[in-house]
Amino acid sequence: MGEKRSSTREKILEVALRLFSKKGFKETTIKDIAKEVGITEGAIYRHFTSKEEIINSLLEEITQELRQELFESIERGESDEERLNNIIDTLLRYAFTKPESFRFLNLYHLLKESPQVENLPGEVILKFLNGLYLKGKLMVYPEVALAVISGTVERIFVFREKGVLKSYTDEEIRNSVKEVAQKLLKK
Amino acid sequence: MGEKRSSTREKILEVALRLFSKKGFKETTIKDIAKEVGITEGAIYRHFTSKEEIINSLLEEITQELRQELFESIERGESDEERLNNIIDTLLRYAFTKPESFRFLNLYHLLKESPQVENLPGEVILKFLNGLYLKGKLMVYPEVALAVISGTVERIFVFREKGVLKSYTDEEIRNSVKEVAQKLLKK
Amino acid sequence: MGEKRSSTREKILEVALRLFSKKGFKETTIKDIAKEVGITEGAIYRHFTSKEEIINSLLEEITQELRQELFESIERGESDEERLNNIIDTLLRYAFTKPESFRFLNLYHLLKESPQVENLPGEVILKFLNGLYLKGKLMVYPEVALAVISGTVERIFVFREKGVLKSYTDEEIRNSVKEVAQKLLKK
Amino acid sequence: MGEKRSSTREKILEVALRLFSKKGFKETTIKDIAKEVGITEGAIYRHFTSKEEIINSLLEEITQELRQELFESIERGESDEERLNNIIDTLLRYAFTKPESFRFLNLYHLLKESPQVENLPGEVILKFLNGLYLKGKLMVYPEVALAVISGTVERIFVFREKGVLKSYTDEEIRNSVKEVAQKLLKK
DNA sequence: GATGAATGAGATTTCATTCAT
DNA sequence: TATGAATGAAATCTCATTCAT
Repeated sequence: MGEKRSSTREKILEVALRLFSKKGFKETTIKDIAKEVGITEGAIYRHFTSKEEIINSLLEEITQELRQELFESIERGESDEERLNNIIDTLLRYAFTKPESFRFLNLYHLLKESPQVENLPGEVILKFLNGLYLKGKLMVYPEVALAVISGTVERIFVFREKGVLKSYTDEEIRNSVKEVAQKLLKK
Repeated sequence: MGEKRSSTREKILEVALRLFSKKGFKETTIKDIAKEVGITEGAIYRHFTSKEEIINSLLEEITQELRQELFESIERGESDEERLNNIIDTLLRYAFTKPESFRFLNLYHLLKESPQVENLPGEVILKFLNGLYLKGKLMVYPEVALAVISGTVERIFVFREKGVLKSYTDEEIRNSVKEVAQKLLKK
Repeated sequence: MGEKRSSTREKILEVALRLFSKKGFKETTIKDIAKEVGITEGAIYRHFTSKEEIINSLLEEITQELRQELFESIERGESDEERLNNIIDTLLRYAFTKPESFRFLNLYHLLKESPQVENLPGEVILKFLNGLYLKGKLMVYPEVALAVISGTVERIFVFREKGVLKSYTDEEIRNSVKEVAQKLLKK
Repeated sequence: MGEKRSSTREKILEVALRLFSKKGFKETTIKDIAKEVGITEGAIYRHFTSKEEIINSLLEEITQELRQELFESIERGESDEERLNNIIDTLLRYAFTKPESFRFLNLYHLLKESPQVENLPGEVILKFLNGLYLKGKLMVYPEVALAVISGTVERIFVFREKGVLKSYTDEEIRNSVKEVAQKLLKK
């Protein structure tokens, strides 16, 4: 999502992501998107069959991207402690560097009944947590641990956007959250 | 919010809360509300000047209610550990018994730029956490602790609604979360 | 229209006149009127069967009042010159002292296809002008003379309300118009 | 305003002018306009952002047109007498050949607090009258003279539409009014 | 007479989507 | 591919009028 998009299709997704995450799905109109892309409404429908399809494309793209980053960050870890830290690190870095994508995910999952996409990022984390649980290394049920991790990250993101955390550096925030996360592990 | 509402105004609020929390603000129309209340659209406007006013009334009512419960639960605690547990308990019980109100709050704060109401429930908790922090009893920054608490509770709520937590009893869930929360305290 | 109105009916007419002349017919709602009178919408319908009836009552009342004043002012005159001056004087005094009534008449006649009332004030003037014309004392056709008189008075009223005439006293204005009117007479 | 309009935008203005001048602003709905143009309501909004914008476009167009004609008719005159006659002639010809435009102006200025347009036609006339007044050639204050001229023309227009003047030809009417107007000049 | 809730019709406006060019 | 006009459905809100109390 970071690279320059070349084709019109990519530009539409780029603009749509920005607008959806800023204003919401209903509040963002096809015309809004078209105008910012520099084309007309009708042209959008050359690239997507409906507004819903734009949303779903974004969901898929972002989901896949975050999933992949999480997967790799877990792979990279050499101990469970490190893997857990890597998860927190990845989530928060993603939220801080790609706030639009992160907000999109939050919006989508809060508003839509059931996501039109499989293999959510959370599942990657849950798989890791299930492993820990079976090894007896997790202080709480894996689903609860996932709630702690993903809920905390989401709320940290929101607080940071609202300026609630402006006294702390991003590094301090990340370390703080990691410290909490480590408490989920049994020693 | 639990008792039967008598007047039309109360019925409108009751129905609106249910629909807003199920479908979202934009997706819920005045006609939807009117139909469920059993009156016509125009009649709604005898009780509220706009859809926005319905939303704000609900926000105020729910905010005030949860705030009050939190406040009392903290007052009731005889030690910091107990107070923290009481907060978790109150939040989760509220979420589980008044899911519509709880979801309304989440929706509202994710979708609206700035809430049209003061004294958010979170502030009550933050005040308590700030106290702990000054006493050197908090493991992380108070705002981070708040993110952990409120984020976790919100995610627990969502998971539970989706059936992710159906293997566990509500009591098990609450105890699990309390256990995590206690880790925020320095011994 | 000047005296204190006692009954509710009179109060309704009084308020309606003020609001209609300030905001127009469509723009003034039954609720607006009721609120200023100090009763509720439903109560209005005890006194009038419809909004239209309020308008027609006012039209009749005002028409009759102005007609009567014009009639008497003509009767009072001892020469045609004086009678003509009396007409101008009456029209302008009426417009200046009862601007709401005067504006109501203008609004009504511009907006409604055909007035729901007979014996317009203009007819009293026209009868006088016809008399002059038959005596060969009128410089132009009587209908044209009526247009000059009533059109000028109306425009003077509008200009005065807009502040265009604020450099002149009401007396100066009246004398000016009389001077013009006298030119309609052949010497 | 006379030529055939080609584009939809022009057709909307044309129809709107006719309906507004016949029924008034509030009484004419977007649906009415759309129906006569032969499109749907929504289509109107591709050409104008609001009903108000249609009204303002018409006001601007008509104001500018009449202003221009007045300006040129004054320029054309070779004496003050001729210039004054030209003004009357222009106003009455405009009113008689473009009754919808003329009625629109009257309606607009009676109903709207302050016009959303500058350089009203009356200002062109007033400037001329001010010149006469400074030269000592005007029998009355220039604003009063303007009231006589514009009020008379407006009322002549209304009377003619109502059939009150049907015994006279348009030429007779124009000459009659010119004769009256000349009396405003000092000899 | 009065209240005030409710109706029902209609007004303005919005917008995803289609379609002729 | 792209344009941009148009559709058609729906949403919010308004308001004269009615009616049970």
